[in-house]
Amino acid sequence: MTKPHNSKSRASGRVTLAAVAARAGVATMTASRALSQPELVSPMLRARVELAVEELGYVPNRAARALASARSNVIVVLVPSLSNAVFTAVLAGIQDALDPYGYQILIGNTRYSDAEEEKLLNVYMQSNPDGILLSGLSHSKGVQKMLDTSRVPVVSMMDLSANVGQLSVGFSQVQAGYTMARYLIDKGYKRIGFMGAQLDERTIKRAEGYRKAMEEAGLADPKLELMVADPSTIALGAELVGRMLAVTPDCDAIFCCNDDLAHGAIYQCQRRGISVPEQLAICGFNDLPASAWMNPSVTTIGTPRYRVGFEAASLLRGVIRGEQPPATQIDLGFTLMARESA
Amino acid sequence: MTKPHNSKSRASGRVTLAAVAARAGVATMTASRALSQPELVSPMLRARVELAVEELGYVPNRAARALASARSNVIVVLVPSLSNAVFTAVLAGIQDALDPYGYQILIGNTRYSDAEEEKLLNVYMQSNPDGILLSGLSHSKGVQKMLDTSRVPVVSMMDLSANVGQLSVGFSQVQAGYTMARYLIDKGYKRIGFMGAQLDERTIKRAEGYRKAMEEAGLADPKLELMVADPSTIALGAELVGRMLAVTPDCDAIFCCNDDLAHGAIYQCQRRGISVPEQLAICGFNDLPASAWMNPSVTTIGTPRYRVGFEAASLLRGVIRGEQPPATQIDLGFTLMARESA
DNA sequence: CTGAAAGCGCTTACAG
DNA sequence: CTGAAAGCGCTTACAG
Repeated sequence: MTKPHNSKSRASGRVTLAAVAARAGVATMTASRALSQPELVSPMLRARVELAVEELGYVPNRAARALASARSNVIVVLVPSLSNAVFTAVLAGIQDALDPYGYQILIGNTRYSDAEEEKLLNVYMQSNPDGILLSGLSHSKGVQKMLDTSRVPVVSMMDLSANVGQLSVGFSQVQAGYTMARYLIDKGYKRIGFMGAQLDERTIKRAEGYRKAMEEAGLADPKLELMVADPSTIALGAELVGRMLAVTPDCDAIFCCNDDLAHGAIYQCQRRGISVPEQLAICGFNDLPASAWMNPSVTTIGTPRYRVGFEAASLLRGVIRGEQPPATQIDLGFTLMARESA
Repeated sequence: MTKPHNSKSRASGRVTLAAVAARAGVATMTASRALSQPELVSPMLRARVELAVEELGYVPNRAARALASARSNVIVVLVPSLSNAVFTAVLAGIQDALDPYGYQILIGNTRYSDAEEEKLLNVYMQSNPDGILLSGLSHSKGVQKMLDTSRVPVVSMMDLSANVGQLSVGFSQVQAGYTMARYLIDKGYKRIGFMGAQLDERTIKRAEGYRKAMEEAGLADPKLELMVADPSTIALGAELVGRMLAVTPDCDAIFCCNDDLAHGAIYQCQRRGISVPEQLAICGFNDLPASAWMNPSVTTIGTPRYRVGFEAASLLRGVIRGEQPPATQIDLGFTLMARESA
């Protein structure tokens, strides 16, 4: 009855599929099939296997399955931040899209660093992922090489690629930046500043869109651009608005690269008795929940971050299954939310 | 030179350790040792193996390693939310504590559901985790049973357990709730309401602490408690403050179970022309970044969420390594942040 | 310090 | 519909 326990045994003590099969009186592979492709097994044997699973409390060993089948059912997701609400929404979309299909999602936080991204990917490749979801379009050479040689399907999130071979789901960051600047220009503001932090890919592109609009309107002035590499926080927004006004006191509007900065700038203005938008218009980007509720409410760009995650994951799943992607880039657009602050 | 490719081969095409060994002219297990315990291999062979790894672009197969070694190097983390800044901070602490040690972190989002937690754990147990980090102290019977039978080390986060056998890292939620209520009472407020949402374990305990303080002061009144199961959001805080004032117009202070609710309540008061704290004091819980910057700034309880994650992960790592835990519960405390709103 | 062999717990062709 | 055998890519005692 009991298992032979010679000193050479390396058995883990866990209940194995073989034990389940023995209990059910079938071959191991019949037990395997009963669990993974039940329709191929006769109802009677299937029931016996299921009973044995129940009685023994069998838990499949994922490592063994991955090794034998050469399919890990792992999907790697790399995001630049876990504290940024934008990316937690992206993750929620990914989970909702993938959860029904038994994938194991490996979430890596690159902390906005290309080097960190490469390190993480290097480790995660050991799990032999079936697919990869990346944030942004540009990556280090090491990352490119790993992706090329592994030939694992990849979908890029948040922006749209010009490269036909690169699957991407998001919206045009440049165009969104342009749209917001254009809105301020059309409202009659002349000295429109841009406040950017982190200086990640997306901030750079939003600034690019802003610059284009300003140049078209003949309003461009390098002094109006305030870019710092520090992480975006409310505190930084509060600080930067002070620096902006010190350098260009005639500034009448500020386009913040995201809502955190905008919120901080507005709180700071309130403390200094600068009325928003009368004396200084302020707008943000992303439409975080607080933007609709603050007083003044914040003009910003609504972004489809949850859907970016959901659609990117769905696209990836299709590719993994060998389907032809309906499009190599999926544009989910963005929405200008005109509110009180600008 | 080339590998024989008979039709029966199931080789994945990936570079294996055996290939590395062949290239280096050593046995497979010497190659294995050169990578995992380099100090046991002579410098010369080690160098040859390293060169072969480089030349071949060898990536270890984690599934094979896990299967052969019976150690997965996986740590499972279950949190109730990925959009709540509290838990993203906890995750950051966990990652910082574990990253240097090569663990693979599997993050599960239970969405505040016991059933979902059980489902996730069930799936994650297939990965044969070396340790588990759970949020909260109370779990479903199914979860308890899985943990008991698997005998995998577990550390609970966010609260302190009364059960000696249960490792926990956090602070007393009941006491923190009591402290905040006591603060309001000492300030002279008489009709102090409590607004709770989500009704997770922590909210319930904070309410318990509030109730205890109110009873001690002879101020308790069930009408002052407004509890709803909806997720905590700014919008909900804005709505609930209206409901609270409709039911108890003489309410002079509100203790919100978290900052999101408090922010929403304050924004709503601003819109309705109710001055905070003069007409209505409002305080929150957790000290999110905006609380220090809003106008009025928000009185709240500062919680050591990053440290909870860091210390819980460190404790877990110790236990996995077979160390005797220094204590079965680690109290990280909390801080009352007295500001303008109450 | 180095290696031949066995084994971890599954799944995959293949055959019946 | 069912099964005996081989194999996935590593690591672990054990021996030298």
